[in-house]
Amino acid sequence: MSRATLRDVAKLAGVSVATASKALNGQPQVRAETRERVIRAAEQLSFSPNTLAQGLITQRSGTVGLLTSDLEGRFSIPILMGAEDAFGSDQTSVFLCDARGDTIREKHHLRALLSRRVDGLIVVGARPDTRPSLGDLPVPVVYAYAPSDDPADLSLITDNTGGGRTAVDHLIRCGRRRIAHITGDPSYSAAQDRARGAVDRLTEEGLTLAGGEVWFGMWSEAWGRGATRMLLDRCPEVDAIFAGSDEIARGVLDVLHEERIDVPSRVAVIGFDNWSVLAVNSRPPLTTIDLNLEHLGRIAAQRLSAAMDGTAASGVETFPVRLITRESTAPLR
Amino acid sequence: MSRATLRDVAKLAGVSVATASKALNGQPQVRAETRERVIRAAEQLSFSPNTLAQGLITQRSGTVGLLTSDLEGRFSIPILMGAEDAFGSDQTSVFLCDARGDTIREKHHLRALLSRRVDGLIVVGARPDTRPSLGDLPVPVVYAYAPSDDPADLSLITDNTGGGRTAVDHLIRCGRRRIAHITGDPSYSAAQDRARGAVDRLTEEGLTLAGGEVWFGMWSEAWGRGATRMLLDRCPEVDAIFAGSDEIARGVLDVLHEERIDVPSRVAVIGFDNWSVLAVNSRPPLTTIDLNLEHLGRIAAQRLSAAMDGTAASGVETFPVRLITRESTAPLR
DNA sequence: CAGCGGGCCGAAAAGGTTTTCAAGAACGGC
DNA sequence: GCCGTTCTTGAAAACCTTTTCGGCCCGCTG
Repeated sequence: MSRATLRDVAKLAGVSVATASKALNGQPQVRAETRERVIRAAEQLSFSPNTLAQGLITQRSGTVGLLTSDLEGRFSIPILMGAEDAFGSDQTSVFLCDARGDTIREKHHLRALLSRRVDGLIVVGARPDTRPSLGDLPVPVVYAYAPSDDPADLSLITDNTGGGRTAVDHLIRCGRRRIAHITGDPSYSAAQDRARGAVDRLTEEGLTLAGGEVWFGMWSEAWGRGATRMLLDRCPEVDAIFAGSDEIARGVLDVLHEERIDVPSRVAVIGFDNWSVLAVNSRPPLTTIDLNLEHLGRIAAQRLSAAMDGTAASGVETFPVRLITRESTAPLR
Repeated sequence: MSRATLRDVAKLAGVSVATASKALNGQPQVRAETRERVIRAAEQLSFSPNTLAQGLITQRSGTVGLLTSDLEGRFSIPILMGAEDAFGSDQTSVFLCDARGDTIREKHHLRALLSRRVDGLIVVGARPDTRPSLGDLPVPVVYAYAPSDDPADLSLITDNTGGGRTAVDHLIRCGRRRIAHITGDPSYSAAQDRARGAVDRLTEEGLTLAGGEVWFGMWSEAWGRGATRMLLDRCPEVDAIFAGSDEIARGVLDVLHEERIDVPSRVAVIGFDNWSVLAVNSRPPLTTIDLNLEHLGRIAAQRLSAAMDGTAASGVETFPVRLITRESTAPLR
C-alpha cells in the first residue's frame, strides 16, 4: 500500500498526470468534477506524494537538521521539542543528529545533512558557552543555547545574567538581606553570568553577598551540601541562598533540613533550571528559574523559517527567563 | 557552495555524467586515470551528491522515522541515542517525531514520514504497557519499550519481571530476609511485573514480603517517603527495601536518614531505572537496576535494518536488565 | 459567419542521479 | 588482414512530481 504513484492515480481517474497533479494541489485550472474524480482515485489508492520527487523540483526538501552536541543533557530536549513543534509536521520534518560533543562527528553529520539537502540547520550546544561557528554554509543556520563565535551568525541564548538578577530580586522582595550564592563550575560562562546578575542586583540594594563571595564549585548535590555546611559555619545568620542549579539547591535543602533550619521561614532557597524531577519533589518544592528553553526552540524554528524565506538575521538575541515560585521561598514577615 | 551537480563535475572533468557517477561510486568499469580526474573535479567543486535524487532512483531514502510518544520522558532518549548510534550517520539519518501521546498527532506524523519515503520506523512508547499497533505499513516497523498489541509486529521490551527478580536476588545475597517493596502506579504493567519478579524470587527462598504486601502508590519521592513511614511503623524490623523507581528510592532514603536508620548497614535500599541524577547524587549513592535502554535502541536499529533487507521478524523480544551496585546495599555481616 | 477569448486538459521539460546497453577503440590470435 | 575480446566511455531511460505552454472546444461578439 501507499506505493501508488501519481501515474496510477491519473490512470484510474482517466486523466493525465499533469491534471492529476493540479487537481490534488488545488490548482484552479481544472474542472470541479474532474478534481473530484482524481481525489477519489487518490484516496482509493491511498496515494501519498513522493516528497523526494517534490523536493527535487521545488528545490526545497522540507527538512531541517537539528545538530545537538549532547542529547542526554536535559537542555537540548526542550529546545528540540519547541523547534519540532514550531515546524508543523506537515510542512517540515527534522533530522536529529547527536554529535556527542565530538567535532569530527559533527563534521560528519553536517556533510550528511547537506547532502540530504536540508533547508536549514539548528545547532544546539551542550553548555551555554560560545562555540565555534560552522562557517559559511549553503543553508541558513541558527545557533541556540550556545552562541556562535562569529557575530555574522544568528545566535539565540538565555539571559543568565537576568536570571541571576531575577533570583536575587525575588529574595530581596521576600525581605531577605543576607543572601548567599552557591553555584557550579566557574569555567561555565553561565555560572559567571548568573553570579554577576546576582551581585549587580545586590549592589543596587546596597547589599553584599552573605559569606563574602560567590561559592563556585561543581554542579552537584554533593557540592551543594558541602558548601552549605561551610556557609552555615562561616555565616550562620544567612537568610537566603541562591543556588546556581536545582541539583545544588537539593543539596542545600538537604543540609538545612538536617540542621533543622526551616525553609522558607528562616532561610529561603531558590534554584535554577526548573528541572522538574528535582524541583517539584524536593522538600519543600523549590522556587526556581525556568530557562524557557522550549520557547527558545520555537523562536529558533521561526528565525530559521524566516531565513529560509530570505530574511536572515545575525547577532545574538537574548531571551528572558522566568521565575517559578514554589514553597522554598516566602516573605520573611 | 556545495550546490554543484554531477553535471558540473562531469563537465569540469571532461567526461559524461554517466562516467562521473561511476567514477565516484567506485564502479570498476572506468580507467584509473579518468577516475582520478573526476574525483579531483568533485573535490574542487566540493560536490556532494543530492540524496533526494539518489533516493528517487534506488527506492531507498536512507532515512528512518523515530516516532516517540513522550520525548521529555527520560526513556525515549537513551533508546533514541542507541538507535541513532547504530545507524552510522553516513548511511541512515533519522527523522524525529514526538506525538506527545496524542493519537491523531501520531497519525499525522506517520503520514508525513511515509510520504518522505522513510525506509523503516521505530516506535517508542511512553510507558512500557502494550500499545495499539500501527497496522500494516509499506515499511518495516520495530516497536521498542512499549510492545505492540499485534503479535505479527516485532516488539523489543525490557525484562521488568527479571528486574524485580534481580533486585531481590541481590538483597538476598546481601543476607537480607525482611524485604519490602514500595513501588508506583499499579496500573503500569511495569509495576506489576517488577513486583511479580520480586515476589517470585522471595518465594523461591521461602520468604514473603516484609509489610505483608506490595506497596503500590505513585512514581514520586513523596510516595516513597510516605510509604516508608508507614512501613517502618508497621514493620520496624525491615532490613531491605526494594523501590520500584529511583524517585521512590530517594524518598525512601530521605525518611531513613531522617529516622537515623543507617543505609546500608541496617536497611539496604535498591532502586530501579538508574536515573543518574537521582541515583548518583543520593546519600548514599543508590544501587539500582539499569534498563539498558541504549542497548535496546541499538538492537531496534539492527532489527530494522535486517527487516529492510528482507529478513523481518515478529513477536516480542525481551532484553535483560543490569544490576548497578553502589553504596546503598551491602552484605549484612 | 469569422474571430476571439476563456475554460479545461495533456505533452513535455525539468530536477539530479543511477544503470543499462551500445558503440568505439585497442589488441591478440588465427 | 579479419574476427572476436576486452576495456572504456557515453547516450538514454528511469525514478516521481511540478509547471509551462500549446491545443482543443465552446460560446460569445461583432
